[in-house]
Amino acid sequence: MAVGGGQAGPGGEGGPPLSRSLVLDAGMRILESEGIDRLTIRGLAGKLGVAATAIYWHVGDKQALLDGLAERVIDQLGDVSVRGRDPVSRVVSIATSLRETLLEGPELVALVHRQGRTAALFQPARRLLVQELTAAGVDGATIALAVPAVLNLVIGTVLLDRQLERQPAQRQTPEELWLDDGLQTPELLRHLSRPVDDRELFDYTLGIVVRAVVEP
Amino acid sequence: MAVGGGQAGPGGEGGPPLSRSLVLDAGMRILESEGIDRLTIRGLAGKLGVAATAIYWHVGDKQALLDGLAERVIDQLGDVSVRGRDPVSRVVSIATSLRETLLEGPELVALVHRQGRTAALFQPARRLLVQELTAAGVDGATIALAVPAVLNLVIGTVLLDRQLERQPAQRQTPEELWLDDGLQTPELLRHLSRPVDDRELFDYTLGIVVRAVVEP
DNA sequence: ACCTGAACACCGTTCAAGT
DNA sequence: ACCTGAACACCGTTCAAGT
Repeated sequence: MAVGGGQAGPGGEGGPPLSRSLVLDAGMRILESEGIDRLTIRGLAGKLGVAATAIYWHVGDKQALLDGLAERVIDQLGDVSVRGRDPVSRVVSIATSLRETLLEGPELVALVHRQGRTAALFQPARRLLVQELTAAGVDGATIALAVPAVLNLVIGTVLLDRQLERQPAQRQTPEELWLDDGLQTPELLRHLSRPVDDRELFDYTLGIVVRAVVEP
Repeated sequence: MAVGGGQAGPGGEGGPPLSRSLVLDAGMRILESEGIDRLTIRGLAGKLGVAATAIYWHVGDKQALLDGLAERVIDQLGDVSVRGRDPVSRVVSIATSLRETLLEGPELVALVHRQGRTAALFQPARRLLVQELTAAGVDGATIALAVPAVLNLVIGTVLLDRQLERQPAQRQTPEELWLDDGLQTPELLRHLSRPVDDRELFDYTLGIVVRAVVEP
């Protein structure tokens, strides 16, 4: 029943021998393409041409697998860029680039969140924010509050964004939501009915917070 | 093998006949006490003294069960109170009371979020916020941005709070996190090392946003 | 050291069958 | 109308056994 090669590695495909790193690679691919619900030990093993128990040898049980994948996401998605000259626009650029990176892989962010590693994911951005606010002359007590405030903003909008994507369909039209209130003017109703642009909302709130911190 | 009563209802316990409402009641109890991972159709049926397939008759499959439970949470956790005289403190009180209600059942909030019903959960608060900001003379375009900004703040801090609870232990002490940066003063390091109080952080950010909206 | 196969204890779900 | 039991196709995990 054995394939001819003898040492040809698992699955008869002749690739390199299985390793923790290769298992995590394959897990990452499943995670991105099929989502976390479809990431199973057995399916992962199948894709690698190996018995399910081989996974246990290289990475441990499912919890350890998810931890390993979260660690990869942290290394891969944590990087942020800084642009601009004045402190306000530099801080804004950090938060914006972090948000955009995270929005590229909402499934990956959800995994990190589930594993309780969000703090680690944010650490590079946190460092940069502290650096910029220090350079801008903001005092320590304010920095200690302002940095998590900005990061909260990012995670909040990213998690909600993900939600809106999955929401299959509006159950009520925006107008219906407000109709029976009575006290709204037509002008207000018009504004409330237009769906809010997520990017615009983020920029709006971020601008308020950063300006309040840097230019008190 | 049958119990003596004949029409004594399922499970031989003699209670009222099974209904959709009773199934959801039991599901709610499991959800709050054991968490969403332990909420299974079979376990639920077992607790009701009934075959697993009976659940399907009354509420449908697992997706329908979770939807039904989310709807209950929305009805039960959506209510908010308004306090204070001036517009700023009234708006702040709405956001604060919503946050505190949600923090009482983080598992329940997580379920609503998973089912994509966060918007419905927030609807009562949204209504009140629009009402208060209108009374405060804020224009429609600003209201349309400010209301979701405040709600984003709430959901962001609630979801992160939940995260911190589950995080088993700090992997690094706060000091270690910053040690190799060099550019921090001891005073800044002291502020960064103290863990941020969630409530203080929320009040801080909320205050900034609400004041910027109401007193521009 | 690395991997397989069988086995166990769970899931959700369907369906024919009972009353 | 309401409920059961058996069955199917999945899970994660353990463990003895192979090379």
